[in-house]
Amino acid sequence: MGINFAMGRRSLHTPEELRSLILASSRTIIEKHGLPGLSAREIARLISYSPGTLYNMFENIDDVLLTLQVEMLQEVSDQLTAVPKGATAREHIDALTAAYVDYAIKNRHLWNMLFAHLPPSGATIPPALHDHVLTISATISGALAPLMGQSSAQEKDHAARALWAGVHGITAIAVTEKAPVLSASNALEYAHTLTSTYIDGLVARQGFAVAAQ
Amino acid sequence: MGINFAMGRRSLHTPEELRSLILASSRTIIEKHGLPGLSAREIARLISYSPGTLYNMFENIDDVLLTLQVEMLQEVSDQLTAVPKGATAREHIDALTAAYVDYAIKNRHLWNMLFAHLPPSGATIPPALHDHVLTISATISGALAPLMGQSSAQEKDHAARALWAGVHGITAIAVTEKAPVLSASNALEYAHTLTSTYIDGLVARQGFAVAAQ
DNA sequence: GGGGCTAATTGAATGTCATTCAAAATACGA
DNA sequence: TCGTATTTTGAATGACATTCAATTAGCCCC
Repeated sequence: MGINFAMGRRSLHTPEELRSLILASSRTIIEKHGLPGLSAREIARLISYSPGTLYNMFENIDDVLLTLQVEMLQEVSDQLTAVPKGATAREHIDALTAAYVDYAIKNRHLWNMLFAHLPPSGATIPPALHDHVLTISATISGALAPLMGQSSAQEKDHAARALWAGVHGITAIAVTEKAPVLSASNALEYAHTLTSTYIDGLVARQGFAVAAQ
Repeated sequence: MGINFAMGRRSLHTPEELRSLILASSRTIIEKHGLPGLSAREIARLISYSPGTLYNMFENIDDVLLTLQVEMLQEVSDQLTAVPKGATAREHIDALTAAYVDYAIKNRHLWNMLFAHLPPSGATIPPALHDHVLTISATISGALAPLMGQSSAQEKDHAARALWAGVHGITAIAVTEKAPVLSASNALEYAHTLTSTYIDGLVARQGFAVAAQ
């Protein structure tokens, strides 16, 4: 019987291939010309299909964007979990930070799209998106935990998320070029300042707590 | 002779009034319906002029947005410099953080627009925008300085910017609702965790440095 | 090998958008 | 009252998202 392999007018691509094609060209367009460069017509041009074809695979352009967001967060999540632990907790955090900042800067426009594009205020955010965010957060928390031996899991998570959001802020400002003194070229430096000082603070507290026992 | 007061078809508004009207209605629209809700036609509707009128006062819609960005950063800068010093450096930083987070959350959509809207890659960013960013950065630096007595001005500025960008990251994530666990309702809590731990780190280093002398 | 079935693909149609600019409207000075 | 300088208009252009009836091509069965 054969797999139901492209029954339409052209058999160039399976539906899954087409989906990937659309996502890939959207990425290309956004990374090259920013979010404003993206249009259904432009995507269609790039993959040599008509604009209407898009709407067989995706609800609308927003749907494409949301899918890209999940894809990106998946990638970041994967890259962070793939980071080796390193000798010390500080090194581990440094490596995680570097991976995060690096991804954001290498995918400047796409990354910015993730935060530029607020979902319309009734829209359902894909659970996968939140899942990936939670995984990222858990990874940071795991790296920070050794420095917070006495704290509860909640405190560790809270501390990890505060730090992670902080690092995110540095990348956000670098990527959007809003501060002349904080750019892609020195973002990692700033991130290191933030994380190392923050860790010093955690360690100092830990010390006090130990001393107080 | 009389001031050149509205010579056109209607004498309802001076050019300056018209400019303010356009900016004010743009703010209203963005805050109510987000950036996608903004259109030249919608602004025109709101101020009861024709769309063409916009283009007498502003180059284009991007120009309106850039102007709003400068306006906002001016406001934030003003509010931060107006924050009273407080008894301790920690309290001062807390107050600054609260003001910053508060502004961002109260002007959610507008604030997000500031970072959503990357200028096209040849555009000249208004110097006023960077000026305000520098003022904000200097304010934080001033508040942090007492905790870093021995450091150079450059080190103080660097440390201040890292922390400020960090606080910004927390507001950014809260405002964009990308992390389910970090929302507008607890952003300030996270910000406090970040700043207080960071300050602990600075103080600890300071202590070591003193001890090493 | 051919006819029908089914699903993929199209592209024209609708309505919206930013932006331009020649024409119209109007206040003021003379 | 007229002419002039200026503001304001709104129709025109071209691009956009999205829809959907019509078209096309692969597959199955004969």
